[in-house]
Amino acid sequence: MAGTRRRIPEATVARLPVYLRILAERFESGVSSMSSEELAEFAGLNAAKVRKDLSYLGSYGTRGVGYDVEFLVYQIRRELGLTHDWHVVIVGAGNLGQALAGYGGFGDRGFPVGGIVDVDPAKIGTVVGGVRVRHVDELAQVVHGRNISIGVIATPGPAAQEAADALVAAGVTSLLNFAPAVISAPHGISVRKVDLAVELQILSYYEQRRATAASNSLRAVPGERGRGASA
Amino acid sequence: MAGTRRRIPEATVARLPVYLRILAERFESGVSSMSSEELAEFAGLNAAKVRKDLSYLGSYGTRGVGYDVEFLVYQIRRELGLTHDWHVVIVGAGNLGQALAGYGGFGDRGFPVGGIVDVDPAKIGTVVGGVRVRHVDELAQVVHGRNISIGVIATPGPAAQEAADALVAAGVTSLLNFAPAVISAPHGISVRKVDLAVELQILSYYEQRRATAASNSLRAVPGERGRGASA
DNA sequence: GATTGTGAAAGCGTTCACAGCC
DNA sequence: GGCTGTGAACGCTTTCACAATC
Repeated sequence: MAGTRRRIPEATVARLPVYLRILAERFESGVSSMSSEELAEFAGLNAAKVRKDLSYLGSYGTRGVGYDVEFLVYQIRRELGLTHDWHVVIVGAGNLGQALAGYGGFGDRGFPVGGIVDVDPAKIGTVVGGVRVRHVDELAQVVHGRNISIGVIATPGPAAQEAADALVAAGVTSLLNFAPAVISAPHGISVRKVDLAVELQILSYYEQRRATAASNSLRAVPGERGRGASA
Repeated sequence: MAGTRRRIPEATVARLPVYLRILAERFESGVSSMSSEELAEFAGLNAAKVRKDLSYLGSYGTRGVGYDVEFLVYQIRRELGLTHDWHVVIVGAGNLGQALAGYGGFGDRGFPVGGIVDVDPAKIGTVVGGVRVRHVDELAQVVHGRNISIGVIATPGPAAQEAADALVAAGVTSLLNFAPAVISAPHGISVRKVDLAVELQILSYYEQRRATAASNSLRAVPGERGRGASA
């Protein structure tokens, strides 16, 4: 009971955290009920999409009324597996790794840093974001000690695949890759990638496009958007 | 001439930076020609997708041979508007802003930090990543002084919309939002969002799913993947 | 009267498969 | 013979529109 949910589309899974943040915030503000229309407004989406997304969780709304905020928060948390904290281990204690560990955003949102490892002897033993850097050879120990299933790759690009392999060997089953490199992992391991430079390059494309469009004619810029917009 | 390209699908635009990084790296390694098959291998994609993506740039391949690496690097750079550096301005000099400024990844990849601003008087004047923090009231000056069109939002969530408004008012036309909040911007402004916690929550979903699937039955876990995989 | 939940339609993006070219 | 470029098929996602329900 409860575990045998029907599969939720990936696009929907990616939006659930957004709904969760909004609903939790509104609940803190004393709001107890919201319609798909309101939620859509806050999320920068349209109401139909919100309703379809929420319908994958079950029929938790009330027609004519809307959704109970507290109940929905609970349901989304449960569906996302956020009923407990998930410790993460960071591989790479360079600029990026230090930045990620130092930035409190992980722990605050239920993903405390359970360990940081590096290969550089000069970094071993230093403390970053309150956590002592250990040698990458101790990765399996760190992973088992804290029961960690999520690894964060914050190495330089060329070392990323090695880091991924080490994480998988240590027993991690999800990878969040910040290194500028494509990594491969065995089937069954979840991999997600965040590349700051790629995001900027995408923005550059639209900037460049705007610029050439403007210099080629005096007509208005055609309707484009990186993602999300309105006002 | 050259500006009137046909529109490139967003999904393709998001992959061009990946091809570019791989091609540039292979070129450095002395490789002068690559097939769609090889490029796909490096990018963790399939050859058909690579060919379709590249076909939006023009017919730059040679049948029976492949693509000229140097030429393709040049074409992708040009299409993405990476023929010159784009200075960015960071709003928010807290943990996240400092981390982003300190992490050299922006400047290295053609997006030097042209300024950082904050509202907190205690932070004004401090130097982060080699750049002096200025007051947010000087935003327009910073933007015009360096001819900046990309703004990076690194404020706490509640201040993100205000930051976006200030950036747009100062003349910025692209926004990269790291704050955990949905922001809205006038039509014609490109907005992209990176939320570290959201990425982790998505991984959490698949972890949780794996866990309940395993405890509910002894059958193998059905084929799921966060994104990318193989090997 | 208001708002959900959902089939059906429309729109995008991916993959196939092969003609066209080197 | 090998590899690109692309129309056509497929599948996933979004949007529409309305019956069901409070």
